[in-house]
Amino acid sequence: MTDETMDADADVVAGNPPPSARVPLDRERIIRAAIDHIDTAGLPSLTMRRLGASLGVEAMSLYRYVPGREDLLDAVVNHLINTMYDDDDVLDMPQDGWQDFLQRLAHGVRRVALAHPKAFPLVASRPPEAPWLRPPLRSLHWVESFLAGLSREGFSDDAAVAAYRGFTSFLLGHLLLEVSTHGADVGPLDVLDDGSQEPPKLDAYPHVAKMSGALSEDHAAAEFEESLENLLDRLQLLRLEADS
Amino acid sequence: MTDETMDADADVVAGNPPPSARVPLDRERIIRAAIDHIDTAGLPSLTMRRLGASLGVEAMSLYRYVPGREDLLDAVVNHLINTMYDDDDVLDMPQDGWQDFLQRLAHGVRRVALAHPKAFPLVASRPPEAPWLRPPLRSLHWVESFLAGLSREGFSDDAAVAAYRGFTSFLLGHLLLEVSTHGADVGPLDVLDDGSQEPPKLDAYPHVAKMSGALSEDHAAAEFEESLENLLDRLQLLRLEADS
DNA sequence: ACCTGAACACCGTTCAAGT
DNA sequence: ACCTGAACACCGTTCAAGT
Repeated sequence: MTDETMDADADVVAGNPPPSARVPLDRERIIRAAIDHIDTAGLPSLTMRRLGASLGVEAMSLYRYVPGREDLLDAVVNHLINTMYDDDDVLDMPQDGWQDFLQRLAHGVRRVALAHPKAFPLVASRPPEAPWLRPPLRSLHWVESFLAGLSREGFSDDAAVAAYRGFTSFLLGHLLLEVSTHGADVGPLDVLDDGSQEPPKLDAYPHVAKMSGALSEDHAAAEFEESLENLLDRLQLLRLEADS
Repeated sequence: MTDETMDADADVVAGNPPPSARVPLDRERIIRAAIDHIDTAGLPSLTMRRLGASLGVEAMSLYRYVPGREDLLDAVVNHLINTMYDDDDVLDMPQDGWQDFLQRLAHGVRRVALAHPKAFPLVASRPPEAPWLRPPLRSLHWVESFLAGLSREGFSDDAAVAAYRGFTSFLLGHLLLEVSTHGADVGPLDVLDDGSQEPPKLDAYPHVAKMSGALSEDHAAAEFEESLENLLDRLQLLRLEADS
């Protein structure tokens, strides 16, 4: 046992990569780095070359673990949605009724969206694998959970599917808009923000001008809650209807 | 419908500018060509160089009329929304009550979305100029129309603004999902579609499998109508409430 | 086994130069 | 006045070659 190997062991114990033999890349680490990069620098700035650099590696190395940039973005979307596996507030099946079940699911998705405002539009806009895999619930796992849960709770097949449609378009509309105000796409990074955001001239738009105060208030959380309640009320009616 | 090699001859036959003195480019023509390109080839394939080529010109010429690619995409979004100026079914102010007014507006936006399924996601995902310019109603003109119309029909300022929020997130959720099934983003063009779309294995997802029939049915139009009715009912309640 | 250098085809954009 | 050639910096991706 040489001094060299002991040093390496110490690094390993500390969880750091040994300097002599760098810890190899892996898919998971690449995907996480991609999400980090999008969160901080925005999607348009995510480049294979820059992503490689942030991992201390040349861009070409990434292709050993990821087929290409498009597939990487798909993987990012999957990863974000699968984040909800680790969310103890999101259940895999109803425990206190389907309303509670859907409420937990909705808030779980919202938490992901708010945690990654710059990445969430990807979840909304990537072309789905199947036409019925509707964003933002675009994982077979969660769709299965949704349908199984509602079936168990007395929804007919048609009602469960209709509920799935309503639920997804509710989530997509609300969260995309909520997130787009919090931190948008950020195309080319805008510099020299001298404090004044330079709003458009409102002279020709008197109502917009008069209501600009109300328009700027942020009631996103309350609106989400309220619309969700309304949706659940509608689904309740659906549940009671006979199959068509 | 455009055969590039024939363009010059076609122009002559149509009595358009003679080939010797080519008609100069203009912003409008560039934007239209961009929309055409996106409609037929998808957004990712829209390139300054290709767009130039489709107009019989080198890419650099475009910069005389458009500051850059990002601004061009903004202009495309504007153009699409302004399309509704020419839609006689969309009114600039209420004539048969606010419900009819909003219904016409909603259907107008839906018509634009369905006419340009590959471009509509742009309307949804471009960062808005102001946080209260919510997609897909992202033009001051239409927001002013919306608020003025509802004011005239007895909505308080707060109620009109709340209605605006509900209306936009309804439109965004529904139309984005409807459009995404009709013709999605189309990242890298997929070739060799040998007929089988290769659906994911559903063995582990029994409910998805059992309901795959119902999941594949397209009730988009009916759902849009129904959700819109429900939204209008909610807005009706809003209209009757006192200002908070 | 894992990473890289060099190369290819393609981007957006600028600018001096052509007509 | 309008367009282009040439150039720059930067992409994604491949592959033979290095260690």
